[in-house]
Amino acid sequence: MRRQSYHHGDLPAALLRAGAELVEVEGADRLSLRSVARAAGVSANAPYRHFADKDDLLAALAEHGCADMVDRIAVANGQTARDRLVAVVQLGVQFALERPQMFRLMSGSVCSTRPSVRTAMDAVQAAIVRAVGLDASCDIEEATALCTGIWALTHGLSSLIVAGHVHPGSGEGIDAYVARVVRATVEAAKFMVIEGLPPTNTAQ
Amino acid sequence: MRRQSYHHGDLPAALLRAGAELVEVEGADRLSLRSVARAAGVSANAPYRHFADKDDLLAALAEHGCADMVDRIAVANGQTARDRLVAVVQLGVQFALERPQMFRLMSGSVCSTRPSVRTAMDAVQAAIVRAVGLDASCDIEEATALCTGIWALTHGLSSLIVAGHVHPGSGEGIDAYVARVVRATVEAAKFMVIEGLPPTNTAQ
DNA sequence: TGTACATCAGTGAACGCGCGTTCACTGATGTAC
DNA sequence: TGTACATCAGTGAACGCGCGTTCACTGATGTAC
Repeated sequence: MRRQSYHHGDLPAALLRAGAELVEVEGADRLSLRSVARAAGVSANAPYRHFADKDDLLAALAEHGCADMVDRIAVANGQTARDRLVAVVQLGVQFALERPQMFRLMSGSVCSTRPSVRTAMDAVQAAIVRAVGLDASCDIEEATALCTGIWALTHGLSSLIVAGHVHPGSGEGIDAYVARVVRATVEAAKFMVIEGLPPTNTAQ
Repeated sequence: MRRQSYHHGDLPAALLRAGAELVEVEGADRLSLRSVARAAGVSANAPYRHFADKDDLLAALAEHGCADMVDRIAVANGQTARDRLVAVVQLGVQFALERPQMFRLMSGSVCSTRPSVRTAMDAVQAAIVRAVGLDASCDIEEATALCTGIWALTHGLSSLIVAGHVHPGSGEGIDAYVARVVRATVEAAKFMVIEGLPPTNTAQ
């Protein structure tokens, strides 16, 4: 039943699949075009029929990564805005933990320059805004700023957790930890002297 | 007056200086040991007298980067905790904008594995905790979580700004933009339905 | 103070490697008539 | 339906490159007596 189609069948897809796997194994930095071709079972230069060069392949990989992230974030749900906001960060961190090297690739320089990847990244931001869902009743500028903050929080927390610089308490799951950090951050006003009153560590 | 000392004088320091400069020029990924040696004016293998291998040099560079960041964050100041917290993120983002590739190196994998760099990174976290200064009167666990959030926010916002995924509004400076995002995030409770009340975009 | 020796920080040449990319090619597929 | 031809997706060999690292070495520096 295997489709014995034209030559390889669908080499572009096969290269992207192999590339996505290899990126996790070798790291985004050390990924080589040759190894991707090897993994897809074709000669070293076959990819050049479908991708202009190595960066082009990397960009395509990053785009798929962004699409994956958008799909995951779209699932975020919750009664309150706070719940949804926590869910967004949890889902983002989950992505980063499952695909750490893809996450690194998406944070890398390929993604700043290529317009197609920038567009894909913008879609991530849009997905976050949609998932948090603040548009209706809030100051639009402040809501946008908050969503940028949530994105940054997602990004940063993912980075720090993946790198092992921060981690859940003993016996605490990742999701619970993330929820705790996000809540403490967005509710900082609740337990912190915000304005007017004397700060805790200033001599004055 | 130039010290005509033993051979080079202080090659380790010269290599670190050259390395720090080259990292910004070539990018942390593409930095080669040979180019650092070249820039320091010594032969390709001279660095091996002082660093075990390339990773060892990269680790040392990252440690210096962390120390720089600690110094910068230590300067954070403000009457209220909120001001200090905003200042920390501003200083962190400034660092990332001035030394984007060093920032990338510090977010990279060299820094997860080497104990010396992990220690240097822990110092960054400690510097943030110190600068925010919440210890005295707050729930210690929630204060720690908030500081982790601030670190993540710093990290993530830096990443997104450096990559060009987010940016200040027209006519708005970086510091003002960062302040706006951080405030919107830590004061989310202020203008957002936090609990109990119906969310904005849920059918229910 | 002089001298013999150990140490140490450099040099220059060389290694093997895997890489990205190009070249000329081949043979399968699609298509016009 | 058959045929001639264009297109297209692969192959295999080769290129030049810069890399990390090793080797045997040299000559400056430090030190014990």
